[in-house]
Amino acid sequence: MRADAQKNYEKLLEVAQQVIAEVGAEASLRDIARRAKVGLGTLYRHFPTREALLEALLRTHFEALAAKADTLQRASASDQALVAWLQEIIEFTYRQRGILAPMMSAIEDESSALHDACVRLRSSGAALLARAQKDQKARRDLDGDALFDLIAALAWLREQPSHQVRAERIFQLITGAILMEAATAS
Amino acid sequence: MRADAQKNYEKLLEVAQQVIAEVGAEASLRDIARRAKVGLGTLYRHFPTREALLEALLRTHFEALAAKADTLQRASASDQALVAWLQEIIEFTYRQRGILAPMMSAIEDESSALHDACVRLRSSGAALLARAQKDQKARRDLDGDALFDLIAALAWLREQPSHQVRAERIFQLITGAILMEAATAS
DNA sequence: ACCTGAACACCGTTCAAGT
DNA sequence: ACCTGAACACCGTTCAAGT
Repeated sequence: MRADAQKNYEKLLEVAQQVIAEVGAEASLRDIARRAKVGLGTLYRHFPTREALLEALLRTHFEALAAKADTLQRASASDQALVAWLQEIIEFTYRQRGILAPMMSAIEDESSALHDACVRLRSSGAALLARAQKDQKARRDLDGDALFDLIAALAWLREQPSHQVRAERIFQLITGAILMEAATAS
Repeated sequence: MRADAQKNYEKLLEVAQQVIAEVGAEASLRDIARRAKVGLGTLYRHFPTREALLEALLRTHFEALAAKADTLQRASASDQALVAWLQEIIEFTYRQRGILAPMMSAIEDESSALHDACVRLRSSGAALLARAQKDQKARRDLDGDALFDLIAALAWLREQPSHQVRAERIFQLITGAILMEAATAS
């Protein structure tokens, strides 16, 4: 990549990070280009779709979550590992308002730039769930897909202002429904 | 209301019904006015906000849901009444794609045209929940607000194409978490 | 190679001008 | 009273023209 292109790329990511933190993932791409002092076409050259921009922006976060799942898988009791990871991923998506809708479409759309990241998250979750199930700590009638749905629902709720005060309670209700009774006694 | 105004009003509702069924609640207002063969200002005169249009469009549905809750309250076992009503409301919102986001903001925003309808739904749910709790059939650590959150989460999930195949399973998981174990034995 | 911004086809919202 | 549509301030996306 040419030096000027590299600079534009980085400036765009930096500004996009800010703008999306301010107004959410539906932020105006025009506005991002403007604030990065870059032509609109330059933004489209580096990031052909909004999903490509989001993916570049969140790549390190996605990787960190996958790594975290591996660590928990080895370091913690299976039920606690699952719950802790759910908490992590929901906190992450909460910090990236508006990321949930694109993630839910991406998981089905193999051409989406976010597809791979979502699939990786889903399989991290599936692995944690599988271990908890083997330990008799989680219901066996769930799979990684169902877990992903539940995460998405919790994460979407978390985005809703009216839900804030009940976030913790609802999280426990759902995780309680995933885990088996015996797990709470440990 | 003048005869021509009345006619425009009805034509707008009719067209809006169609367009929203096709593309969801975020449909272009411009497009609705165009297809109703009415000036854009006329749409704004009759429906000053998108929420006002949605409210007019869904008023009868909202009332039917409240009435259904009353019927179930009297006619069915408390746990079955609650589950049946949850199913109804989720089916309803599913038919009105995109209605969930405005409903979730409306419940907190007293100035929203959808506010009253949402509050009414929430209290219908709260009444059903209260009876089930009195019968020892539902967890006592939930209230109408929490139930509304859970309904919203389920209804939002239902809008997601990737979730379709698991809709029934996740619905049962959540309702199972609301109801107490004894209830499933009845 | 890469950048730029005008151009196009859309929005939501307001409001002067018409009947 | 009510209706109309132009006007304004925005979008996303593409692409000819520039360096």
